[in-house]
Amino acid sequence: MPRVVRYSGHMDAESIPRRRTGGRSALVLASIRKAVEELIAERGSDAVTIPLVAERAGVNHSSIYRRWGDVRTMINDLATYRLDPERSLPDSGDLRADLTAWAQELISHYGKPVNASLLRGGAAAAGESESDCLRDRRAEAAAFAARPGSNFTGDQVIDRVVSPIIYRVIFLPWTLTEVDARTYVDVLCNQAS
Amino acid sequence: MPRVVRYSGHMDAESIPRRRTGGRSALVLASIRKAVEELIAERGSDAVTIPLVAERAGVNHSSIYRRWGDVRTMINDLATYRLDPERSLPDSGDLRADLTAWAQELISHYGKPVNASLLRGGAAAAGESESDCLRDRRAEAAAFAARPGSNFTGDQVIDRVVSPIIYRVIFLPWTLTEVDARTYVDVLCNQAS
DNA sequence: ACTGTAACGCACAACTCTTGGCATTAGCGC
DNA sequence: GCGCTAATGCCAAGAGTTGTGCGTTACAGT
Repeated sequence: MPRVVRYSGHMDAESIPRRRTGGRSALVLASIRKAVEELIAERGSDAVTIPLVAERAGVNHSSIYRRWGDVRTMINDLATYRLDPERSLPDSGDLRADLTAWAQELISHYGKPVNASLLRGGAAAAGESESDCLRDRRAEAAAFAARPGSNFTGDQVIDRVVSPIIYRVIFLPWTLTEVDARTYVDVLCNQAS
Repeated sequence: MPRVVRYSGHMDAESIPRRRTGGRSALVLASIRKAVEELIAERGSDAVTIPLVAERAGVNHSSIYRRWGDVRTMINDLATYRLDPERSLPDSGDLRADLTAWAQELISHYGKPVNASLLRGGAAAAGESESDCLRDRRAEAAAFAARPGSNFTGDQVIDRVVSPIIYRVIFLPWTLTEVDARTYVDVLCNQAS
């Protein structure tokens, strides 16, 4: 049972204890992040242990334990490259082009080993509540389906575009470079109904 | 670096050393499988460790280490052989009907919570080698694509039929009853090319 | 610059997982 | 049955992990 201190590493004005976010602390955080991403890319998330990260980052392992408590929490917190839910979606007026751009964004995002690894971790923890790590993706899919000129539903965006990408990210990540976002979007938009 | 003995628990005629697949060994395998499935369902695949499985299964932990070498391999192996790879695929002569029946088989298989949990565990352990728990599913998809009258590839079967099912099993299991295998197969078979 | 204390490094301790040797049990082919 | 040996159990050593107390460093606010 780790006594987690859990903080995210960025300014948080309303927190009671004044965090130290610059100087050495920032350097430590940066080198830890770098080490984690390298290790995940090199050997997979299974091989990421706190002593290993600490050694590569040139940081004492106890600092890491005190910050996050365990590997899982650390990786989840460090995945700051996760897609910002507040980012703006492509909106050029051309629905098909926008969808394609969005799909390509997903591919390049989950193409990074860190994000893929995080997704696998999310998959392991999924299945019980609506609130999984792909919830925002589904909301975005629904937003596209609601645009004028759409002849598909949000569910269909998931089935035809998102799920093949996610499947490959999880099970066949090395084939991700081969997939063509346009093909998936075409299948979606060219349907009869 | 585990010295893996990796075997699947069913007969393999051309292997040099004659495996023992019945009696006590079968019982041990069965109780290990039961323990793993229970633990994954109860606490998620992260919490599954070999000593834990051994204790619950009433089996010595060294037996597990000798069989699989590590947790990852064990979960992948158990998840892989949950659906018998030797079972016969639908073959009525009507390719579209056969595909639909196959897809429905997948839905009903992964619709069971035990199998869904195992799949999530397999997802967490996947991503590094060609040999994940859905390998056999891909082989089956390729077999369908190779039949006469097919106008699709194995990859397309994965993208259009398998991946939407797997996505829902992992992330949205409660929507699995709504999905219609026929729709997926229609999308696959009605494509222009 | 000065102060309070968050964050860090170090050392050590406890714990869990991993591996291998050796003896015993029991499946499979004859 | 009988023999061969795969497979398991038991135990103990070792490797790697997680966790904690304490002194030191240095950020942040004044």
